[in-house]
Amino acid sequence: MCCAPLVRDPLSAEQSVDLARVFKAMGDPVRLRLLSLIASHAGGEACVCDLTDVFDLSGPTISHHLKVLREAGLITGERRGTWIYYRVCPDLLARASAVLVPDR
Amino acid sequence: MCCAPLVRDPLSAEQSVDLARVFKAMGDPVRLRLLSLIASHAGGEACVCDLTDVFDLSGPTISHHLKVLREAGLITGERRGTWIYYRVCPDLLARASAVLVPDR
DNA sequence: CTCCTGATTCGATGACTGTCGAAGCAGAGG
DNA sequence: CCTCTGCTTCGACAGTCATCGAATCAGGAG
Repeated sequence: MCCAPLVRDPLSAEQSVDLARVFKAMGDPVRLRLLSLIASHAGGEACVCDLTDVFDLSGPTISHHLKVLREAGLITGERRGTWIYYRVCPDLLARASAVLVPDR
Repeated sequence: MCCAPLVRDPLSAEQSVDLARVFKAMGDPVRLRLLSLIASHAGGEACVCDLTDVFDLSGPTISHHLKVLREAGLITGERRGTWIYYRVCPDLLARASAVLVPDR
């Protein structure tokens, strides 16, 4: 990644593969909501235990979604003592956002 | 749709379902590239025949991806005579983009 | 060391998705 | 009417994915 706005120049095959990976990670309601919960949480980070309670889903499932977000580069996790804290990577979000709209 | 930026307030369950539908549609390299080809094409619209040649994919497959984009509300198709022309819906793209970054 | 708790990994399973060829549909032109 | 061409729909199949319970790992506390 990346790249001129989508509406200006056609994406190359490689660019579209990279970009699609990010959008695909965001293409699940649970993951989008996780992303939002982490991003909007006080201090810019959230512990997994804060996230699990919000959903009617098992721990392993939440963990799986966090892994997908992590592998897409959208979040990072850091262990501090007993708990693991996640925070978002704002620049990847910003880049993904920028591709969707024309230059100003 | 929608909605305060992702990083300001946590998405509701309903919002995340709606939004995820859009990102999911963009979560495939072929579809992202189709979107880009249509958006960046002269006149803001492209005929299916313009699109098919770019990929090593069968007609039905391209048609399938266009349908997914159409059902996500990202593009609209209009038949004029023999050919069908697609164009993007810029406001949905803009809204999806806006959710990803904080207010200015 | 042993137990407890928070979180991830593993393995299985049912559902969904990308792809194709074949068939169908819609206009244009004989 | 028939035929040709552009595009979509249908049916099938292989691959991927979301989900769970069970097992595992990593620290903290006794």
